[in-house]
Amino acid sequence: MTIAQVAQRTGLTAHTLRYYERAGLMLEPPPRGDNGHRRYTERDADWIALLTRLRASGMSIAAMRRYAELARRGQGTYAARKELLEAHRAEVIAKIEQLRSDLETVDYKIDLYRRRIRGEE
Amino acid sequence: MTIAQVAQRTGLTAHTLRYYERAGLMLEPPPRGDNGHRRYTERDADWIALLTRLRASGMSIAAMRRYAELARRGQGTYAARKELLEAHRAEVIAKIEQLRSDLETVDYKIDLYRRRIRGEE
DNA sequence: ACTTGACTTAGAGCGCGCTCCAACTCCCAG
DNA sequence: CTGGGAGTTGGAGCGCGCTCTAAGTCAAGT
Repeated sequence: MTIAQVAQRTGLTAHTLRYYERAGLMLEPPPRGDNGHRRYTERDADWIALLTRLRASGMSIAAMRRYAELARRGQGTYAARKELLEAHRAEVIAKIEQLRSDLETVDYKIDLYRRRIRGEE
Repeated sequence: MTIAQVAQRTGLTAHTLRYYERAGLMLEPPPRGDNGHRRYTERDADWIALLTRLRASGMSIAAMRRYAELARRGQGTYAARKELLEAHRAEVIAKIEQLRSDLETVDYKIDLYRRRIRGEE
């Protein structure tokens, strides 16, 4: 797969894919074709897809790099990887709770305006 | 109230409070005491508390400025303010949904590691 | 032979939201 | 009179995550 195809598939830009590689997020730098262009494997694409989910859920580039480093070190790091993801999981859940709580304030305010528009206050 | 007291109460720093003011987020610049120091009113503190909730739920500074501008223009802008908050509300809900969905991937991965650690794969 | 287009690199630039610095004023306690 | 502490200002700086630019290579199409 070319960089453009992976970009298409993952929703990232080619720029971002190169940036992620420089940032140490890949399991290994994708091999190059004769012309020096990156040739992504299916596994690369899957890995990047996972990265986009972690990213979308708020994981920092630095944390993803730590995760990638563990993954590169092989099977011995299952427990560490699990812990990293569990820590992230807790953060995501906390964030969801936070959002829900903030949403209540927004809802309250919306309702207030609704009543004011109807002339009740 | 002094800037330090408001900072204390809202969890923001004095730096950030001045920044918010410069950014046009206040209903009106807080009045000054004889020494030129800001004297926040109770209403200011409440407004800032609302800002922090909007901020925490992901509203941008620019959107908060638009909201503040509407609020400054008075009662005629209730509908516009309501619409702004409703748009934000939709974004927050979408974000919560996104997080929930990403969380599934994280959970799946965690479970995978759990099984690998137990030697099932 | 020439153009087009997809890729390569190193490195610069950007938007956001703070965060801090330097230099200053003011007031109060010792 | 001298610190120390809390505030003031304009403006610089920073960390993050991209995002883009410049200059180049290479392959295919006309």
